Amino acid sequence: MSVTHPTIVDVAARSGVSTATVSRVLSGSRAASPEARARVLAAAEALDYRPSAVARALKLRSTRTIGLVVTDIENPFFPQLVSAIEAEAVARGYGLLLCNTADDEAREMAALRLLVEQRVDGIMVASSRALRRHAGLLGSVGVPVVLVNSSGVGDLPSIDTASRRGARMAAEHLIGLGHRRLAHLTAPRANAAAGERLAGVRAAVRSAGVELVVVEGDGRVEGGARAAASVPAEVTGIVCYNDLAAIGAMRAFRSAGRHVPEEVSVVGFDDIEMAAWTDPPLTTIRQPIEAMGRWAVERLVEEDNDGPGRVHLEPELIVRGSTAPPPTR
Amino acid sequence: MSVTHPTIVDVAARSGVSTATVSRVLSGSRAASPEARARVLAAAEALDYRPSAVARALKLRSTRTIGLVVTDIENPFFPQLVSAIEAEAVARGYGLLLCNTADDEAREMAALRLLVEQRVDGIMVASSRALRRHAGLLGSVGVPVVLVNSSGVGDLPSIDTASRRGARMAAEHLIGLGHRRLAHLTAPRANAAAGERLAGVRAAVRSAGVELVVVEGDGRVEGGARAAASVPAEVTGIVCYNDLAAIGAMRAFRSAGRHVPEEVSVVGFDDIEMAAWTDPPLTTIRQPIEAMGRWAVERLVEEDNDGPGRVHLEPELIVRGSTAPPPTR
DNA sequence: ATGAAAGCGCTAACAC
DNA sequence: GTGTTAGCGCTTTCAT
Repeated sequence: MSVTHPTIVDVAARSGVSTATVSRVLSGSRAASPEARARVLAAAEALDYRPSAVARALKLRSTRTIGLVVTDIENPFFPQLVSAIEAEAVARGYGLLLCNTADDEAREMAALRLLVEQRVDGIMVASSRALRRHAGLLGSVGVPVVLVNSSGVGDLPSIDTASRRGARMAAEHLIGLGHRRLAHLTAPRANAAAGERLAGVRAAVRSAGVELVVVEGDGRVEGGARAAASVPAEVTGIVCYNDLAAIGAMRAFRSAGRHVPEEVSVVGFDDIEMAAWTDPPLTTIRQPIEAMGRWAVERLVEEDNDGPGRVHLEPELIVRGSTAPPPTR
Repeated sequence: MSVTHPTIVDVAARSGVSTATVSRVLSGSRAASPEARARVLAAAEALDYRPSAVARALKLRSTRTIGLVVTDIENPFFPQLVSAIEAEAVARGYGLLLCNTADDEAREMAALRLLVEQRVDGIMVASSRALRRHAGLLGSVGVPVVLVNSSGVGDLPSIDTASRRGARMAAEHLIGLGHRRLAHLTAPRANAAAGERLAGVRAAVRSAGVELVVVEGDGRVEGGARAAASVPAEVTGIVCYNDLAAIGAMRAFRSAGRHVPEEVSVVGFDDIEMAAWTDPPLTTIRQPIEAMGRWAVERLVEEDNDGPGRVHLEPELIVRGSTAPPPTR
């Protein structure tokens, strides 16, 4: 299993200096004489020396590793987020310890324990679910925590997209197109943003004085299809909790013989990559995933970041082919 | 940044025993007297003691961590694979250090260096690309390596799906349906399995005596759409390098006014989750992703696994709605 | 059954 | 500029 790597002692011996000098040269923490420097570098090179991050971590009391807890990595939204986080972490010299909890509370606890024992420098929780249950736990792990894509647990720092505004933009887009009977395909309350998005749609609908019917899916394709099937025929536009639900809704409409967008318009939320691949391509509200990832890493890594700090990023309307004016009767 | 956790010394002091006893009780490596045991447990509980995996790793020379290098985590095939790997790793008490390289060689080198310095117990490389370039490097990192979803680099252990057979099954499915003019939408040779899949299609076509035209995409949606657009009108069935390409092909056919499957049949490869969501749902060749992940972790983790060991898993034909008999003229 | 102590590989005083 | 050394938090002989 484990192989023996050369240690700093080996490098010191081979270059005829002390381990301290080797350490200094390699970390550049202090200047060394040119000769010493050269010999150390040569020896390290010759031995293919790789300093042990674990020994260093023990000494420095920092692993330069971030723990990332994802509640459902198979949901296509998260790989994009993970990718953004990973890139930023690596750029800053941090590693990423990944835990996927599949929305299972036991696995969540286990993940947290693992990360704490591994002495990660910080923990990021990326979830689409409300986390109230672990709020206490998360606050007391003894490691900095930041929430990504959800907000409002205890007073933990968090970043997400302004869901209400995004949903409102979606509904207003439809209303602007001339739709007067809308539906909102929401998700169970367990999904952190469901309430906000519903509120956003309601706000738009109310100030425009148009009709709204609300149906509930599950934030995934199947549930979206099921929920869309129960939308009354008079409805000409539907704003969905997320892109997955929207894809399900489009399928349902199509199999019911209702053309998108000629007869019904559909708007998603997230702008996951495949939103551009559907037929017709999906009009949706884009979440600034990259920015979310970057901010989260920065927040965790930078020393002088204290206090709660909740950030809401601005969503953006992406108009594609799934929305159009309502049919004229 | 780093907070101070209680150490084994604290637990020992609070329970009035030596650190050795605490260690033994907590790890269960040796029996201790019931009283000692109880006091240690109580103290650990009271202090919310979490043993430092980094100190333990330094002593034990094993981090119980696996490094996972993924070349493109945004490709929907990989999150499913990562999920399978993560589940198996965690079940065995291993953590997963994730590196996404975005197909960039420099990032690949950096990832390998990071993982070696972190002293992971093993490295898994999950790539759809042929890895010949790093073959040497991978063989000499001084850490066990296993390849997932690709094969044949040096004599490293690897696991993948029998691509040739899978592609052959796909073509034979079409031929069995009555198709006589087929196309294969391949991927650049850089993709490890492209050659095998092409060979599988060729084999089926040859022994059935039917026509084949080959077009090249890029293993993604856009490239698939582009390539499909150049397929001659006589072709009635196309087997694609992967599901993404197939999705692109379906889009291209639809915008060209050719109905799937009534006028053209399309077969994918992988059976990623969204293959079931397309319209029509995609007929495809399923890769046993779970089994791949499980085997890879097992191979890396189990002591007595030596020698190369290359495994090819059996693919499975999943018939959905994108294939049908060719139009009768 | 338990304790004392060495040591895993590194860094940072502290001396020179 | 460089070496000596203590110590990060564990596990594990080796004694007792």
